Amino acid sequence: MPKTSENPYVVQPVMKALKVLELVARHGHEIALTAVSKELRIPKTTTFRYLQTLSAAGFLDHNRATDRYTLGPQMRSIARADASVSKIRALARPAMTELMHEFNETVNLAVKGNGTIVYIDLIEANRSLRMQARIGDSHPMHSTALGKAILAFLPEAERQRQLDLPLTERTGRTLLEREEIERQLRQVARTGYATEMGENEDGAMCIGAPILDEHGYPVAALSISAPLMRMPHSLAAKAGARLREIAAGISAHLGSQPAAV
Amino acid sequence: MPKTSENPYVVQPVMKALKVLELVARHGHEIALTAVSKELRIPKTTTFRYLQTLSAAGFLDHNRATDRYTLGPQMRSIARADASVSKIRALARPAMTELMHEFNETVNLAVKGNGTIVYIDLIEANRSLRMQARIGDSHPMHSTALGKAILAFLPEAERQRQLDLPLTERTGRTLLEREEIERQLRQVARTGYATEMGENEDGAMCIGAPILDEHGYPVAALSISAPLMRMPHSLAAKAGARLREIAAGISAHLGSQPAAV
DNA sequence: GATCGAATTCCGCAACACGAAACCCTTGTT
DNA sequence: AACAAGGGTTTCGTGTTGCGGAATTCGATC
Repeated sequence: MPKTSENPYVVQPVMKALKVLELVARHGHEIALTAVSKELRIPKTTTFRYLQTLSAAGFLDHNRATDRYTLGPQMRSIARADASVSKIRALARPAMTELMHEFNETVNLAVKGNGTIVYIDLIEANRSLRMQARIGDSHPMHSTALGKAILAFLPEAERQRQLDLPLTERTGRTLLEREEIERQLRQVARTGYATEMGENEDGAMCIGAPILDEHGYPVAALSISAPLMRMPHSLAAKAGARLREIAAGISAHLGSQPAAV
Repeated sequence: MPKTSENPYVVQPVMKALKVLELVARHGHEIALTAVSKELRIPKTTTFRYLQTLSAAGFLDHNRATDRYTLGPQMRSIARADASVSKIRALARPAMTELMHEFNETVNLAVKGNGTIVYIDLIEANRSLRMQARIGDSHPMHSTALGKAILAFLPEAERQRQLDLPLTERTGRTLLEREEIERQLRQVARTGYATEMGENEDGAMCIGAPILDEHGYPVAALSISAPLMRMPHSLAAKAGARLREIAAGISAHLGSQPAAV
């Protein structure tokens, strides 16, 4: 292959396999090895290997009966996850701006990752003190208000699995006792919002409320973070109530029943 | 890498690149090279190459400002296309069954591919004569009623580009003259359905009507195919009218305005 | 301006992806 | 029922090219 003066860092097997993936995906329905091979002018053996690899990774689906390939679950799942995140971000943005103005503190939006939370949006209060998170950052579940809000609304089995993982100590105040954490989570489930005081970052605190999807599953959480000194108990309670209210509004837009908690 | 006794046909670079793709996609927002590298335990250089390749293919998006990666347009586009095809198939199925019973002939559903049409569903009449298409097959646009129905409703520029491609001769009756084809397409645009007589397969004919999306773009077409001998002109006209009606109904479900034709 | 972390680039090596051909199915044909 | 044909799998020897450590550049931050 002459390989045009393209990016020298392109790994050819990967590139060609992606072409195969694209062809199969765009085909609209099952397609056979030979057809892919002919269409892309890639030798049968090589095409075969790519189709196997793509199927093994779940990006394609291999129908053993007809020996043909279709788009796999992995692609659909990723697409769904992405659409869901985009939707949450779009829904949350106006409410976040509102919250930021109301309390003049930074407002964060995070989704549940695998054992962590990932910040997908944040609106900073333009006060002098710099805050901690950046979009794309991951933080542990158990040391953040965002994570605790999510943990409290997770199905029992998944919450247990989550807490079985080693709990990292972020600061001297990070909760590490299983009992203590579970007690707090029950509290969070009752009040509808979570609080964290210097457990993730020294001198900083955070209040978070969960965003639930149509199955009542906590897919994301909304939070307000501030220096400890600027957030007395009374204000924190007020912020918690507002967050719970606003998060519930977003949940409703995702199809969640505002029903029993 | 120990490589468990997995499928021996798995191409490692491809597999590892897919893992990178998945990680970035599921992350929910921009993620940097080093983070991916650490998370997946793949050396920085290699990870870099995969990220470059995935971005070059459009599966990821490289934000040059922050030097971070997100899900790219290719993934979203594929997902959208897939969802659209699934939707069309689901919407069309009941109508297809109905049509099949009404005329006791095979009913076909195809989407527009790149220069071809691809059968995505068909319901066979259980008559003795075997029909020609199978799900997943591609046929030329200009020699099928399905393709002509789509061509007639394509934006002018794209139709011209389409007809500039070499036109394959499927049978002695296949239309090859540009003038003749364009005359027929204008006719199709007026009547709302296309007819093909032995132009794609000797002894077989087909009648097709386009399915339009919310932009009025012909994404698919519905057709009835039969042996030439079984479909006299009068019946064909009746079938054309029914197809037009049913296809319009499906188009309406896709958000197409039933307005001007 | 100095320092640090992160992203690129370089380079030599050998792992491993490649593809021709052989093999083995299943499907349709006479 | 045997045969042919087409498509999928497997084998195997070759040399391409992907790999990753280390050096370098880039761009923040103090």
